[in-house]
Amino acid sequence: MSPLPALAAYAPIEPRPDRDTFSISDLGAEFGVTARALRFYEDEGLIAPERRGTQRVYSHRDRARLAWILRGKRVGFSLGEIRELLDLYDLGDGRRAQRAKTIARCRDRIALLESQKHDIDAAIRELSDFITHLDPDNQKD
Amino acid sequence: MSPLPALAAYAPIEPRPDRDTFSISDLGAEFGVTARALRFYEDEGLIAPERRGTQRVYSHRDRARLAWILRGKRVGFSLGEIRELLDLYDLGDGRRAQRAKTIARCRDRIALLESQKHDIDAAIRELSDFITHLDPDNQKD
DNA sequence: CTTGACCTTGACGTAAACGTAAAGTAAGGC
DNA sequence: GCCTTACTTTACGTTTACGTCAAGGTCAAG
Repeated sequence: MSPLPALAAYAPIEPRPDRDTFSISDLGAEFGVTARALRFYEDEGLIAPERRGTQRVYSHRDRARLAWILRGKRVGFSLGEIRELLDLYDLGDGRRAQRAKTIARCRDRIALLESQKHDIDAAIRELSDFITHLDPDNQKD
Repeated sequence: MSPLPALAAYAPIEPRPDRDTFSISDLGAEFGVTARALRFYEDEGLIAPERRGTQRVYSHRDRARLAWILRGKRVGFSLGEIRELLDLYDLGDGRRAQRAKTIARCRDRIALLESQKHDIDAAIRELSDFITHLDPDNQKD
């Protein structure tokens, strides 16, 4: 598992009906990642923006994928795992046998996330307890 | 690196009253990590087991610290961040001014964990939605 | 035409978190 | 005394996820 960014701002993806396409720096600015990172994701097969000549042109779908990628990272997935999940999405209209596998893997993923939530809750409890221990009066919740 | 003062363990971890100390492979086996990893954590100043001659002898407190480290990792903290948190714990009996800082950093950490939980919930929702999309009948929850 | 902003592709560098030999030590069993 | 097993250190290797130049293409504004 790779280290998470220090400041993981939780931002639900907002629609952008005002625009049709996005440049690499548009998305970089919006999501707080560098152009280098976006090109890296492309090299790794996570996004595949169109090209106008040589320049990358990102669609709404690309933007949604990026949001998925970044949330996946915040949740602790590696880029490889994120690619797998995205591939599952793209496979959504596949044959029935494939779909069964896909569903199973999704369920596994969900179970893993649930257990991560338990870990997080435990960590929060311990930190809260520790605060109480440090200063029994200065409580906030 | 840091003095590692004696402070009660805060991790709610399975007690082992049957034993007094643990070897490196004991803990490795129990927590599913390699001896290499444990030595690495020591190099990084996360644990500091006693020595009987040259061999490492882990106490219950060391064991609790290890549990903390591993949960921290599962939750996405880097070893550096985990060391900071452990240092906060060890600083618990410090001066009032230090404690205020410690409390503040704990609160920050908690806020970050909460936002991670939001991310996880969002990921779970999307995976569940995707399953529904794949197979509207085969629902489990 | 030139400047500047923005984009491109390599290619090399880096930090984290260990893995993996290689070789030595210390204790217990036969 | 020798073997085995568990432990030790030193040191270089590896993977992931980018950062950081270097060297240049493109296009609108002035």
